[in-house]
Amino acid sequence: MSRSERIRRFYDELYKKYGPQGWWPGDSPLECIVGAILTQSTSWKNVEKAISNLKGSGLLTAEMLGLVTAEELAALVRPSGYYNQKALKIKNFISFLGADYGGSLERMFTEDKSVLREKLLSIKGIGPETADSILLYAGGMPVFVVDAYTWRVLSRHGIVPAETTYAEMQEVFTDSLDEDAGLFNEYHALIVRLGKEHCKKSNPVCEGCPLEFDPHFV
DNA sequence: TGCCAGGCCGGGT
DNA sequence: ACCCGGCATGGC
Repeated sequence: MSRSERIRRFYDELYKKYGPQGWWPGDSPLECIVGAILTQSTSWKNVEKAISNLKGSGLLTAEMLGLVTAEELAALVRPSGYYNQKALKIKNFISFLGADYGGSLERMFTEDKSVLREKLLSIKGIGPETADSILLYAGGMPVFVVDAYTWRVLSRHGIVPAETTYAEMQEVFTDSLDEDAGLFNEYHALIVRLGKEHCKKSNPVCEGCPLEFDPHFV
C-alpha cells in the first residue's frame, strides 16, 4: 500500500472509530485565533478557563483587545500558562490586524492564503502550527495543521520517519488528499484524539490501538 | 508526586 | 542548521 493510500485509509479508520470532532470549539473566528495562541503547549481545559475569563470581561473583541494592557490581559489568561508571553502574543496579533487590515478579520481572510501565512509567521509568538490553525480553523482555508501529535501518531504507525520536517509533513497530507478545508479540519482533530487517548508518550508502542485496521501492521 | 499538555523564541554551538 | 533553556498553570 502506498503512503498516500495509507494516509487516506488512516483517515477512514479514525473517522469510523471517532466520528466528527466538532473543531474548532469556539463561537467566532476571533475566539478561535485567541484559542490557537493560548493552547500552545497547553491543554485545552486550561485554555477554556482563560477564554471564559476574557468573555466574562467583555474583552473578546478586536477593539477591546487593542485597548487592554498586556498586564491586564495576562491576569485574565493566567490559567492557560505562560500568561505573560501569551498576553503579548495576542497583543502582537491585534496590532498586526489593525495595521494591515484595519482591525477587520473579514478583510484579513480575503488575503491570499500563502501571503497571509507568511504575514502571520512574521508576528512574534506565532509559529507554523499557530499560523496554520488560524488559517484553517478561523479562516476556513484549506491548510493542513501539523503538531506534536501528528509526528508521534504518524511515526508510530510507520507512515513517516520521525525526523520529517513540518513542511514535509504537510506535503504528506496535501499530496494524498483533496484540498478540502473540512477534511483537513477533521483529520487533524482526529489525530489529536487518537494521540491523546492511545498514542501517548507513556504508551511508546501504542499498545491497544483502537483502529480496526491499524496501518502500522501493513 | 511528578509528568505532561493542540509551541515559540533567543542565544549558544 | 540544529539544540536547549525559558516560559507557567492545572489535571491526572
